[in-house]
Amino acid sequence: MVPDVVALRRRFDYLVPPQMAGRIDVGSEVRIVLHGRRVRAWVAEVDVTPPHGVVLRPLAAARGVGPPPAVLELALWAAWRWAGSVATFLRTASSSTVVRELPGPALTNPPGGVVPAGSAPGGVVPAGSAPGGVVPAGSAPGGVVPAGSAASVRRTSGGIDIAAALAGGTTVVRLGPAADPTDLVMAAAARLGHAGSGGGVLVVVPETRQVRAVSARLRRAGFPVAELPDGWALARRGGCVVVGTRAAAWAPIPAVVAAVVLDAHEEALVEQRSPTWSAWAVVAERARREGAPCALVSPCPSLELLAAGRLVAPTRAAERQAWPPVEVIDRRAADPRHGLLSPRVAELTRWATDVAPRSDPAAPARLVICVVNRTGGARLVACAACGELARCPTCHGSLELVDGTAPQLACRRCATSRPVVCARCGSTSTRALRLGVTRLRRDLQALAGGDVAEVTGASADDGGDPSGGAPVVVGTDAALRRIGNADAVVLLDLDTELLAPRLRAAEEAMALVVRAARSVRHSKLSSPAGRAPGRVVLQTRQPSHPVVRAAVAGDPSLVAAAELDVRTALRMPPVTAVAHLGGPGALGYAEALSQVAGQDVEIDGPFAGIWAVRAPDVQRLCDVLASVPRPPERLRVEVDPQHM
DNA sequence: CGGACAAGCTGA
DNA sequence: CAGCTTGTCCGG
Repeated sequence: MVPDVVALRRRFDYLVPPQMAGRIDVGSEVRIVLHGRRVRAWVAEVDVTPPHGVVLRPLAAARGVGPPPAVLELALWAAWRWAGSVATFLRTASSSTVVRELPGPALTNPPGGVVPAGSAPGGVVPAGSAPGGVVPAGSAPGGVVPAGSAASVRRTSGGIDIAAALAGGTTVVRLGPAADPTDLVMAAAARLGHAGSGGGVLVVVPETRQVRAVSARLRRAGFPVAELPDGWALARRGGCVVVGTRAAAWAPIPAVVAAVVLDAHEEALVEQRSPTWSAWAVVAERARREGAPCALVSPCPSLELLAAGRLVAPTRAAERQAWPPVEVIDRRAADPRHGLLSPRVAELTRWATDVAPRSDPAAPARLVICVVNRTGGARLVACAACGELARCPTCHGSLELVDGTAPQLACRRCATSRPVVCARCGSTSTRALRLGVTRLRRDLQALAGGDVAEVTGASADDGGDPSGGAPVVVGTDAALRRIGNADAVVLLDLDTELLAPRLRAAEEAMALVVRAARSVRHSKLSSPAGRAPGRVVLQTRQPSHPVVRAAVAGDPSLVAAAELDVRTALRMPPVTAVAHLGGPGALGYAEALSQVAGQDVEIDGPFAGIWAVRAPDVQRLCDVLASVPRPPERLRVEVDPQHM
């Protein structure tokens, strides 16, 4: 048994009472009495020989159906790979409600749904729907499915050879931001026909709204679909395509016959809480164990992804076509008084505002989205008289200028605020240095002269258009995830992203550019006649930065090449493998590690209470971490840390 | 983790 | 010394 006790990394043997015998198998959920209390546990093994001299207790109860044996094995691997407890992975892999028995085969086919035999239907993308766009879930299955393509090499809309992408093993499929991966998903789904009744196809996406969109398309094409987490029991029975977010990497499919991860570069696929597992890495390992093909799809694969499989990329011309036009505003020559709102930004927003609905009711509404990844007013404020920065007297952090009935200087950390008075010279006039979305909205409104909407992660998300029909939107990254079909997306302050003091800053900035590219109208989609394709506008003082060059060229390999040089020079992942240790137990654990580690494993620290363990590769790193018993104090181990 | 049990502390 | 808190141990 694996008890559902995170801090307890041991397994225990129990007797199966005869009346439970039929319901107990590897993966089953049971209840056991452990040290005087009843806890949930999973069956890790049956027919074991207990250690000598141990008196076995009987199982307290058979609770329900658990993850299939393959997932239990996967959880044991993941516990090694991310230095976590098996129980946390099995919790993720288990149903949130008790499943007493699985649905019968009769329930698996949706009304009118039939698994297409042999080949997948081609081109099922409804014209005009943007990739990642929301398709209403549960729409009628009567939709027209175009006839399958008879071409000898089937390609996705982005020009990928689908057979090569699903030929076996792990592939990293690079597709431009506007390219639609639906054909690839359909081809993977068609492998359902190749499997026995327990076979299932796994599709993992970063966001819930993509789950609804992808599963709706699969249903329209006639495939039986289980959406996680609700469709757990259906997924457990097999014979369907399972679609879900990060946790779906642990979908209870008895046997995976094909797997696809969309937007595999997205950070949402990495669990932030310890153990910090990555969904694409779990899916790839799972497919590898079962001999199933696994396609990791991304417009901008990270170095870690590129190291995970062989690259399948379209021709240069095809990939370029799936990138929007990218315009660079070089801020080096800019008038500093303009701040982030350069003359070009003013021009774009005025252009969007200019189409007054009353002047021509038939004129299409224009939309320009300005993005800066900071909320609030001015996040950094200086005294206009003496230049002193406004800082918190308690924590010395920067104070933010917030507009209310009366303007105040507020500290985000201490949640305190004080009047707008310079601590050095007493002046009450300020200069805003680092503007947030709220303040930019006000400034843009004055500049553009029209309606400007503010959209951040905190804005209400009812699935509708959060711009409220405004021609100009200013917002954070969240605006890009919610609004599409824009004429232009302006990344006002790309330099903050490019220069962020993080190892993956360039890759994260590239991911932001990809989201911007997804939010503009693509020329290939059915845009109204006479309308130019939308563009991405990058404001930067580093026009020759690899991210900027890659965006302009529509060639993300430029970022990968530059990043690989940096990682090699710094001996950072994926050239090496790193784990961070934190918490009160980290010191003792780090010391114990240095006792057993050889020359090839370095332990540095502490830096801000965190130790870094570096090994030549993941295998060696995880073996070393697993070889040292965990200290009794709390210890957080983060293998493959996202931020360093 | 969290229950069991022992040892330690307090006040009448 | 009952009644309570705090600490340590360990699970089949």
